[in-house]
Amino acid sequence: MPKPTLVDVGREAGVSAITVSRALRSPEKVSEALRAKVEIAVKKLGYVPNQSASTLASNKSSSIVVMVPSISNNVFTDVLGGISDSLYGSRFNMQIGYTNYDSLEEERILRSFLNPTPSGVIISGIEQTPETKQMLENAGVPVVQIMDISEDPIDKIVGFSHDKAAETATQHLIDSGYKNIGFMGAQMDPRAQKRLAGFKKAIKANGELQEKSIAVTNKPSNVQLGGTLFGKLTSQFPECDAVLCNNDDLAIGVLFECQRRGIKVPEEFGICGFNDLGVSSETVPSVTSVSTNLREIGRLAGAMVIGKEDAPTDPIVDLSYHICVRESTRRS
Amino acid sequence: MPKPTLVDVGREAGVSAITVSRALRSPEKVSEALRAKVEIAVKKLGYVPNQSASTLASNKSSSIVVMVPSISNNVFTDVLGGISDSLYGSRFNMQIGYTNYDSLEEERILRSFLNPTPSGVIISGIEQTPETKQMLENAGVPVVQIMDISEDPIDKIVGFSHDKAAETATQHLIDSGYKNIGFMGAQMDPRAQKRLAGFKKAIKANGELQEKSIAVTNKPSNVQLGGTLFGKLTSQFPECDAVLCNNDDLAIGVLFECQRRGIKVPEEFGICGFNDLGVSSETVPSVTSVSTNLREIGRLAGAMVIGKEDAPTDPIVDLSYHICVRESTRRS
DNA sequence: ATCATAAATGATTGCGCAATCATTTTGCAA
DNA sequence: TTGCAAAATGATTGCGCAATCATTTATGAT
Repeated sequence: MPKPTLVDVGREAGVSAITVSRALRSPEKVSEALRAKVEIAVKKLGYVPNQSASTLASNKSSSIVVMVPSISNNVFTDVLGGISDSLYGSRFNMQIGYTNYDSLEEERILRSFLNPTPSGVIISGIEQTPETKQMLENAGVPVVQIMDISEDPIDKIVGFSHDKAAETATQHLIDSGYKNIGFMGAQMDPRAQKRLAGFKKAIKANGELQEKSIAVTNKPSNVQLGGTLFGKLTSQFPECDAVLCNNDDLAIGVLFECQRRGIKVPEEFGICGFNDLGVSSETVPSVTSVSTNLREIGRLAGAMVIGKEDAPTDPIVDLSYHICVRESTRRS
Repeated sequence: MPKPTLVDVGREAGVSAITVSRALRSPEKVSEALRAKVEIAVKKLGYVPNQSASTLASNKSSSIVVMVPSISNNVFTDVLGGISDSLYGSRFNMQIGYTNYDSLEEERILRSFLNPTPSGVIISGIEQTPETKQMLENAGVPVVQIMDISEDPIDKIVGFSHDKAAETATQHLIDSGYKNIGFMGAQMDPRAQKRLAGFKKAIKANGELQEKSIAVTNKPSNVQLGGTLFGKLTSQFPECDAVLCNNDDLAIGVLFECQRRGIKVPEEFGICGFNDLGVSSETVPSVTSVSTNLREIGRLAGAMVIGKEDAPTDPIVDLSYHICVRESTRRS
């Protein structure tokens, strides 16, 4: 038996197809009695709307397109979780695109996701290609950039300043009495570059920046890599006594490497992570990190893109950050 | 300017719309010259196919529906990564549904995702409702169950036996000389229940099972909870000298809690995790875990559902597991 | 009762594409 | 050349729904 359509439901309920459509989409526009009849018919036939037909007829899909660089990065799973929370129970569904940290891939995917026009777009970062920005502006739907902050968003933006966050974190290490602070980064995407810039700024404000104090790689971030980069950093910069890590994965990897080498944290070496991914607070010693409200970024972006009543009215939302000071930098 | 359609491309290229459609969908059926003309016209107009129209006309979408319990569980992000790898570059895209560990929610979501019919379905576990199974059988497309194993899949299945894995892991703890072994579990979904069953079986085979050796909760698994459950377990079962954890998160939480309490691992307490999520190998001491090929499960499921040439021919694929013995259980 | 107005419901049409069947062109053996 | 199959291309139609406009029915003031 073929899947029932609106016509079938209409026949069952003794009304026209378009009336059924209305009863389902805007129940306030039909009479109570009709709605009840339609509801019964829908249940009886097991009717499920055909999204494609609806999208084609209205030229508007009920998808919220979400563009993120990667699925395996905990940072983005947190954000996606927030968006998912926000959309739950609404009539919108998420369509996720993975750009693999590649702007052209992003443009390509987005182009296909924009036909037909979705109900909204959430996109990571502010470094889209000019073509991508143009496409998004022309789409005529809410666009929320996330993870970063800008005075001049495509439409709306929720995030925080990565360079300021890193600058503050670096200053915290300086204030904690560390003298030779290094920076360690993996997956050096534009936001990671900004964190590095913030680090450099803080160091320069307090003395001289040494190139050897920086160890970065474009490989994906993970705990093991933290240990590896620690080895690289301490061999090129032996006097190093603290490190700001681009991500908590690395920070935790550094902690474990210190434990393996018998280096005392925080006495001999200070560690500060980034994003406060949940494990940092549990390690022994616990690891200082920059908490960045990832889930909240997702939640707000979701609310803003579908125009929830509790969404912020300002198109620019700076969620800021705060340094969770823990044992790994508590020297005294 | 409105988005170009096949008709527009056809006009530009001097051919009919249907010919353009063919040139794009099955280029081997049209002449070389035509294909080139169409390609130029497509580029010039920036034509992007309208998925909805295509789906409606052919009554078949190019989506692969993937049903997973949760996005925030690392286990599933690994699996999703594998599926994503497998589908990359193909004409298929992923449509992800989050069931929140609820069979009825799963049924509801799936019902809406099956209209129009997708190109295939990947679904976690084997505990679908009868209605869900019926729907999937009727869909007439490849269905791959993942994460578990069964003699009687809906269509195909890729996974491993959770009870055997847990049984083997428990036996490993026994063989390592631990005498009072506990079990610790969070997010007690059906597969977690099977792991618990495997634990019980191994314990009973070597002596008597004590109810107090089990500490479980339905809360989502995380590192902090590992510490909490360790507290619960050791207070109800003080002679406990080793634990099998339902998930690596918990195992790592236990390790940290032992460090906080000054309990020596593995001498005084043995720890075995599950799923080998990547951090276990890096901690000090490193944590023994049951490696479960999560990414490979996803990769194979993707290959099987779209019928890649490198997909296994057998509909039942048992990927098994292996115990990664590390320092946390290496007593001697 | 009458009429004006609003509310409720219906008929028609087209969204962009692919399935189906029809037609034209090409290739090539006799 | 002729003929005929195969390849290439085209015309028509309908997928299921919602936008638009048309019609019917209910409501309520006079």
